[in-house]
Amino acid sequence: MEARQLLPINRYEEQIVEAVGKNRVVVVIGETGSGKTTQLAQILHRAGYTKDGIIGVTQPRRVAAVSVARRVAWEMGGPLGEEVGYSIRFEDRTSRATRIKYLTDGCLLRECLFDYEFKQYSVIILDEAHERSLNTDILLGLLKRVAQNRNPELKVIITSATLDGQKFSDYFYRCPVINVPGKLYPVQLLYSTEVPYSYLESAVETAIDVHVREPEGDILVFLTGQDEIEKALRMLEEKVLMLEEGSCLDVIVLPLHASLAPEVQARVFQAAPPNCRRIIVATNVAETSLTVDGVVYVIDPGFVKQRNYNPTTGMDSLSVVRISRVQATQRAGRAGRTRPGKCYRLYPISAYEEEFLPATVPEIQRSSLTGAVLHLKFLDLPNLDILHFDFIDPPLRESLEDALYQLLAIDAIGQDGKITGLGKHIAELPLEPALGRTLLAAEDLGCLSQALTVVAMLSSETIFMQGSRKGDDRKRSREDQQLPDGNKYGDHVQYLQIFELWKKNNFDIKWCRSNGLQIRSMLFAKDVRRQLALILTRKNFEDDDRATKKISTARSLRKALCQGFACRLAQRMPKHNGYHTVGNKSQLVQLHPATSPLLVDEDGLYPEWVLYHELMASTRPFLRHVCVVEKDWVVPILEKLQNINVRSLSGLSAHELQKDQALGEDNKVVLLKPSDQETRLVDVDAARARFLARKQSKTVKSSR
DNA sequence: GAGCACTGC
Repeated sequence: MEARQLLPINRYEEQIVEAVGKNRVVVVIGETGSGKTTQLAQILHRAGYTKDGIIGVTQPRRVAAVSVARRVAWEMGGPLGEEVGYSIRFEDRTSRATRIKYLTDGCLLRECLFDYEFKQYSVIILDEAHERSLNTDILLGLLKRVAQNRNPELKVIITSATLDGQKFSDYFYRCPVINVPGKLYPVQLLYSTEVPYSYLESAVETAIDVHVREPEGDILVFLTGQDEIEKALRMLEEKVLMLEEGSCLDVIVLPLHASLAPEVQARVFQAAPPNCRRIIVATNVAETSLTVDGVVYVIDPGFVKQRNYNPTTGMDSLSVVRISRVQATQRAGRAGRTRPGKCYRLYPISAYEEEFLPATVPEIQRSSLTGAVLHLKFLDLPNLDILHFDFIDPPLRESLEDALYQLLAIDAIGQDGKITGLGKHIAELPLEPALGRTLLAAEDLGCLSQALTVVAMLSSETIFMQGSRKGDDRKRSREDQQLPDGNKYGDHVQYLQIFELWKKNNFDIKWCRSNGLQIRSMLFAKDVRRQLALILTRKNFEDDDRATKKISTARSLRKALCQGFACRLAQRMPKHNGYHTVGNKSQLVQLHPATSPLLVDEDGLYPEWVLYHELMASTRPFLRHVCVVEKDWVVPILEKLQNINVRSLSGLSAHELQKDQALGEDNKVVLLKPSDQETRLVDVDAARARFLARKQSKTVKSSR
């Protein structure tokens, strides 16, 4: 009770209740520490909004939904799951008594498939809308329609942490905006005078400098990826050893990124021992998802690794790009949570003002929209024209067309643009449409059990621990050796075999550990599989134990995958280059473990001309640098490429590429992975030399 | 000589 009174938002209770009473949509801007996430729902609950419906509060992340629900249940003095509950994938802790429900935005989106007017809700609060997740953006569009036409009783509240409130207000016909001040301490911004030659080195030097000169308080360094973090850790440790003993505080250097094992991550949440300073080197997780306490100094090189989707090729790319001004502000704010702090920006203020984008490009403008479009089609909204749907930031037209095209290719929509029966079935599955289509095809082909396993494994992040990746026999660790390799049928069959083997070992966690498998990912895959099996068959498929080494199963599996990825195959088959004559789509199989597709022929080989077209298609608009996987056939392809500056990328990390003058703003790096064998960056020049040498020796031999 | 930021159904 006491805690509640202290929160800034409670001083605005009357104003909020009044605004919500008079308007269908209200925007609430509340900085960190304002209490909006825990208090808004309670305020409206007290104002009587839970009498004829429930209050739904969306969160972009599962952990947030759970922890906030727990907190609010405690504040309201009841057990979790009754008056206050939460709902996330795999876990629904709500009951008939629930009046306030915290849920992930993805969960609300899924609910609306079956209740597109949000009838059970009297209020929907879209929290953290400034993060602009794909799901939030779609919900914004849907809620705008619903609040306007269908359900005038529904109240919608959008909350945002930045001054982006005006944009949301404008979108909702200039609805009122309520500003709630936060509880952040001032953060002093310090800019570099020039762009550093290497932001990594500069970050390390700055960290040491701060450590030596500044009073106690932890240091948070933002870098772009695991690789960089590890490099920085090594450099930091070296430099720390060189410091004179007793001249300054002790120091602990810690990494923080999402693929770290949970127990390693946990170290970041333990406070530093007395007389000791922590230097935490983190990716973007520390910007939004995880809050590290005790940070007083932030070092911000101004870069982030961002995923981009290219609708003309259907390919994803990851690239290191400048952060936006909003992100820079967010990062700096991390220094002012416990007391006044400092943020060292490793770029000049002129760069910040002139070169940084004001806000991050929203996810909806850099992802595949296949799933989103199918979702909207499923709702069967009257007068819905996808190409003119009222998004707050409309995606590229190409991206929408790409989505429609792909849906057409997997028979999810018909020529008339309407969703088909198959499409409805696909939409009900919590998967990207290609994988959903694969499952339905597998059902027909009699390999559903196997496909369920493969799809579940594909939905999980990589199952291999760092450093123990499969495929490379030369350096496969001893424990690893027992793991199946897919019998040359590629990753999918390998995943299947590994899962089956795990099952034979009674899903033993220790078995995963001793085989170098990520326990988290394996358990997740098992959960996903169970869920999918329930949706598809209302049966638990765990007992189905068909032989998986049979070639026929492998064949039908690949056929099923083919059906699912037909879109991408078809899409990137130009009509008059002879490509179509190579075979119908069942002869080409997509074998990539992640979502980016690559093509493989019947023998699991990757035809040169396919790669050629891949590269041409993907690079035409913007690429000058290409990362390739080492394969002998790469070299002749590279030689054929024109207007592409292929150079050695071996051993260069992202930041080194970035500092290289040749890699300008419009350059992107694409990592191609044929996925059946080794995956790595390659020194193109060396590969070329090796290839030519081998070719020469071969011709010599054959001529003898 | 070896990776892939971060979410979510």
